[in-house]
Amino acid sequence: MNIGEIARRAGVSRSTVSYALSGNRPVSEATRKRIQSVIDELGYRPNASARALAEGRTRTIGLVIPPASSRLTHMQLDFVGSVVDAAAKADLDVLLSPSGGDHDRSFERLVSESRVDGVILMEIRMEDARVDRLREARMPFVGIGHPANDPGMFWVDVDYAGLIYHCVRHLADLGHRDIALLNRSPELVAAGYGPGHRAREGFMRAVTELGLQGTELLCGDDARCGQECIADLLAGRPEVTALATINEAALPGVQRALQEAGLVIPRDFSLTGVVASQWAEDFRPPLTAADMPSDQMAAQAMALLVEIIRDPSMPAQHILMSPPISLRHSTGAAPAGSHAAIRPVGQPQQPTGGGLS
Amino acid sequence: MNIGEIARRAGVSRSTVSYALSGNRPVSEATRKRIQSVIDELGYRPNASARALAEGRTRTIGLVIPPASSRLTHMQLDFVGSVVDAAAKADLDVLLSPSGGDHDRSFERLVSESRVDGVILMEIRMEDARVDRLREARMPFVGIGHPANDPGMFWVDVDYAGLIYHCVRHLADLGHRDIALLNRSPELVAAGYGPGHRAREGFMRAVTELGLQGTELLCGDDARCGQECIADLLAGRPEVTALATINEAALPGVQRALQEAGLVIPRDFSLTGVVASQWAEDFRPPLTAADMPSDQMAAQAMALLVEIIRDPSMPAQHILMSPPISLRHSTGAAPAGSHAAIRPVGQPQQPTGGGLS
DNA sequence: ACGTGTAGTCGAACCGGTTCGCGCACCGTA
DNA sequence: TACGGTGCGCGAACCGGTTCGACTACACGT
Repeated sequence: MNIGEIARRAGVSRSTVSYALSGNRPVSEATRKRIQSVIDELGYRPNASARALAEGRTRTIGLVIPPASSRLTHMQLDFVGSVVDAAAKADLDVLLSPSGGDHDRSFERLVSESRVDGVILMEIRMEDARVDRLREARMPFVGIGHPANDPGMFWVDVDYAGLIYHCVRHLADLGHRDIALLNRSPELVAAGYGPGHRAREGFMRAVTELGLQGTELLCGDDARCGQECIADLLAGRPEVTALATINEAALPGVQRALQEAGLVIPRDFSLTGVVASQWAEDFRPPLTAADMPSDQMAAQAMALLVEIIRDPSMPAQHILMSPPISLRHSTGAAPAGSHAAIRPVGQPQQPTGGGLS
Repeated sequence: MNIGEIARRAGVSRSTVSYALSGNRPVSEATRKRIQSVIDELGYRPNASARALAEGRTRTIGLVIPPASSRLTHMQLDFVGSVVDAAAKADLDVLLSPSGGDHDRSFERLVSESRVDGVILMEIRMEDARVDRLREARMPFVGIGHPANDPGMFWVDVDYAGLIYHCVRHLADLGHRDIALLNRSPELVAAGYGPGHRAREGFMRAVTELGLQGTELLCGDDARCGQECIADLLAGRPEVTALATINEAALPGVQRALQEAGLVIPRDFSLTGVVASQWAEDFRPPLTAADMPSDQMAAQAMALLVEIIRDPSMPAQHILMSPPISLRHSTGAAPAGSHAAIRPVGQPQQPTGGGLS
């Protein structure tokens, strides 16, 4: 079932079969048909390893994901699906590699054993050793997210700073003066997680420019943490009337905490942020939020990667996406007086993240 | 940077380098060290395609997932992560392939181009053409889930029928007499989705054996559908006091619907089912449920696959997992009288799924 | 009739590894 | 000293494709 067998049965040489299949040289209609019928009969498919070895490319790309231990968020998972789809459209296969933790052998295989033609690197940190490693190995790659300084690196990212800035601005326009940011977990941000830092940056800029009161909450990525965080916030800073979030996994907890405090969205409390549209629409009421465009990000990253693979000398390119904020029903005018008065009084506590200014 | 270059610099033949690396023949300590130092200096790693071609195996396995269009559930995503982890532990790489929809080229590449040594096939349907295709191509594979008839096929599955049976039994023990099953979407079940059919089967058996009143709801996989489904149920069949579910994505909606109806879990309504533990614990109150053991399933499937690859003539093996039901706080004694009386009365509607008996 | 060009095909080399068979040097033993 | 065994290394063949250079046959223009 190899190319030699096909050649033998069709009464031609191996090279002719190869040319008939690839079209890289003209082959007469008669022999092409003869070869094709033999192939159809035997169900022959060329061996991928042999082809990769001869061509010097694998028609496979690597997708480096964070290790499963640090649970993937829905946003990330959406993205993985989108990448696989985009790759399938380009007739490429996807090799999955967790990195970090104890799985670095897998990453090392990816970069140095010519297993893939290029790499999409998720979850770039502000300082990221993997970027250096890929560049050293001259492996074409596109980052999802970008490090603090990026000399000539290709990446696609979402403009968290700008989006959170706009979210806060939107809240301020509605009259909110005391606003919180629900950031990701303290560990993640401390580890240099880009979106966390950039969301904070946009938040601070907005707060400063607009003369607001701002509180940042660092909150674990699950409903329980979200509930605790918001409960603490409402107890410690009852003046807060609105929240911007980049932590969608905490949303169910946010909802519960607000509910238990007797607050109705958006009458008593406004909520917005950067959230995968699926989650935004599943929320009650549906969230006014910037929809994460994971399909487009994946498609853009893939297109970029294909270009770099074709021409490795291409000048670097960055794509900073800024999806529009979809107006749904979770933000409204600030309540006339602080709702602190009408809430059952608990003893005030310091919110988890500490104040900002 | 190939094995010939290493050999040249170390002053030995290519075969000696190969043997030094693989250990397949003895090499003197002195030459081994010399070779190793050259390798370290140049950072040499053998080319994966060439090795695969020569050895006749790729050290890669394929993971066939449902296409991204039909959104992956958290359970499935957990499983993907677990598979990648298990593969990394065995020094195997994972090639991701969506199947179904218009991505069948990707699946075809997987089975017939010798890209992988074996396949893990997710989301097996009761009748599944991919199973036949894999068998025809003599590709070692392990199914997650199993088809209706499985002549000599390897698979790992969760005993949905048994688990749902036990859930219902548990509810019956608490005094519930009128119980609903929250199944997956009508389309999925109609397409022969195994867990849907087997959950139904276990539910019917329990209902019949225990002389209960049973209602099956077919419900889309998101919060909105969950909310509608339960709202309809409460309106049309107010006698129902407990629910077993295999549709975790609908849970947030279930919660909202119960809440809006003024029902408190578990005082007025009991909830249980088969749910990834993360979701079960995120729920308020935490769900009494059978935890999906995705880590163990992945590890088992991987172990099985490795064995089949080593010895393709192995007799078939099935693993039906039956994780224990974790008692948390979402089930309780049936309310004394039906809570229908104390609920605000809406006009009765037919529940989405229709009655069972 | 004779170069010239071109379409179609073949053989051989090559991609970068692994493995088999063989030869050489060295050992202990008869 | 001759001999069989063993440890170590070499060269060549092979895995299954792709591609390059060359060769043949035929059509064309002069």
